[in-house]
Amino acid sequence: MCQDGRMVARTRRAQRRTEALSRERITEAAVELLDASGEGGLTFRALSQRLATGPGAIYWHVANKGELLEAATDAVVAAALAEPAQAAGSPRDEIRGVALGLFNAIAEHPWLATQVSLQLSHGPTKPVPLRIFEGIGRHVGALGVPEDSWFTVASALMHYILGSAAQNASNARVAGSAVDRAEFLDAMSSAWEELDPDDYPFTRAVARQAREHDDREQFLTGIDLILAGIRAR
Amino acid sequence: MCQDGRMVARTRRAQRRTEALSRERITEAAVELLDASGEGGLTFRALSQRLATGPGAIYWHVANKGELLEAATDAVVAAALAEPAQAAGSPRDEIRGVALGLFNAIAEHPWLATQVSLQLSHGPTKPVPLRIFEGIGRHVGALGVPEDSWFTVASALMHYILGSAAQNASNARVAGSAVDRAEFLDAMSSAWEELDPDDYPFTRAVARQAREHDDREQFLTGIDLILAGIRAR
DNA sequence: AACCGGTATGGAATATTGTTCCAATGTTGG
DNA sequence: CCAACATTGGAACAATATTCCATACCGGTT
Repeated sequence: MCQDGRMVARTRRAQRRTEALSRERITEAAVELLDASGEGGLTFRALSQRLATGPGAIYWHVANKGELLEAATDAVVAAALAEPAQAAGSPRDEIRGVALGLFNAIAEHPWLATQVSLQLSHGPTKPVPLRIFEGIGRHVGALGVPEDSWFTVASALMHYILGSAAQNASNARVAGSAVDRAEFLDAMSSAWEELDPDDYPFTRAVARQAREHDDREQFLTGIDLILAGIRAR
Repeated sequence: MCQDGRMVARTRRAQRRTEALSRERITEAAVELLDASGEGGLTFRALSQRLATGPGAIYWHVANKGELLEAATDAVVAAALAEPAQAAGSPRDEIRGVALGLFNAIAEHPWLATQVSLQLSHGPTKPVPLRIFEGIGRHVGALGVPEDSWFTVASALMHYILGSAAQNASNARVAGSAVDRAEFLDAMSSAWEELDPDDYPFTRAVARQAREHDDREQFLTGIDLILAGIRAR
């Protein structure tokens, strides 16, 4: 029976940190960690270390890891949507602005895409989906859409935007530089071309287009497609 | 020095299972577990127990948990897309068929939405995105779209469908019955109505529409919107 | 029949996480 | 100055994915 269990001796007490901990400082550090080390890089231990404290101190400000991710995602998304605040262009441009803001944010923070998708699937009252929905919705009125279609139209736009965002994450993750990106597209296109012709005729057929497409451009084209559909009502 | 370490005695060897393990049996069990206990219910422990074996045996057939999730997702998606195989309707109906197949699959397996989004963000060569892309793309030719737009159009449709899918997960998760669903929508709508009027004017304005909307209908309307946009070219 | 290499199994051990607990400290107001 | 309270940080805990390895089964070859 060698169980000593806790060997007691609640020891030390390094002098306290000078700058107080706060939810803001914590989420800030979390974002930095995510940017630097990717999705799996955010652990309470690494975070503790970076903030020169222990896990317990963090839990005083944040309920759990989910809330931490939520806060980090919200911070980045909020910043991305705030930026332009452009003095009113056409509603089309405004919507494209929101979409591009998100697109760029994901390009800089590849972990964002996964997170946003997750938040979205966690319910429509979470801050992140709300922000995006509102950011888009604000301009659909000006688009000339009849009021009883607002909800449907804004939802459609948001779903498209977030769906695209999720996909383009994979590009962003891999393709830091332009060269990497070319390689990535090449690998993807080649993979598509080697699919079974019976099972994947279409995908094979467009493999070449895929190799040469530009993410951003295609993304915006999609939005125009939806806007055109709205107009065609 | 009480370290005994491994107390040895590699003991027992219960007689082997009768029906052999296989990747199929494993993913099948994984799907059952996910359906029964939700996303967090799938652990190697639980899986081992259900299959009456140890974790090691599972790892012989599956590289890691990610691959397991991937396989489970792929199995369900494949089944969902195979079902109809309807004797050719209009291309519009075909595309709606693919979309609805996914929609229904998610309704039955709430964990699917998150998984599909994840796969999507893991790259365009993963089986699940491929299946969906192909399922949709096959019909865009018949839609009268010029060939050099195939990739863009199919991508737009897919992104919309998967974006919607992710969102509707939250509904599916909560709203098992019709009553639950009504409650859920009510809670959401109320939450929206209590938002800050300055920050969320639009969302507040459509809260009532949101309370009464029908997921499936709205989903299909969105698709029609995109199809209309395509036609308007 | 006895052996043998590769395939498969399953249970114990390990490493790494999220999370809880609590003694110790600062801080604030009486 | 002292007592309540807010905050800290480090150790302990529980749960997990994953690795390791001794074993068993199975096909063919001598």
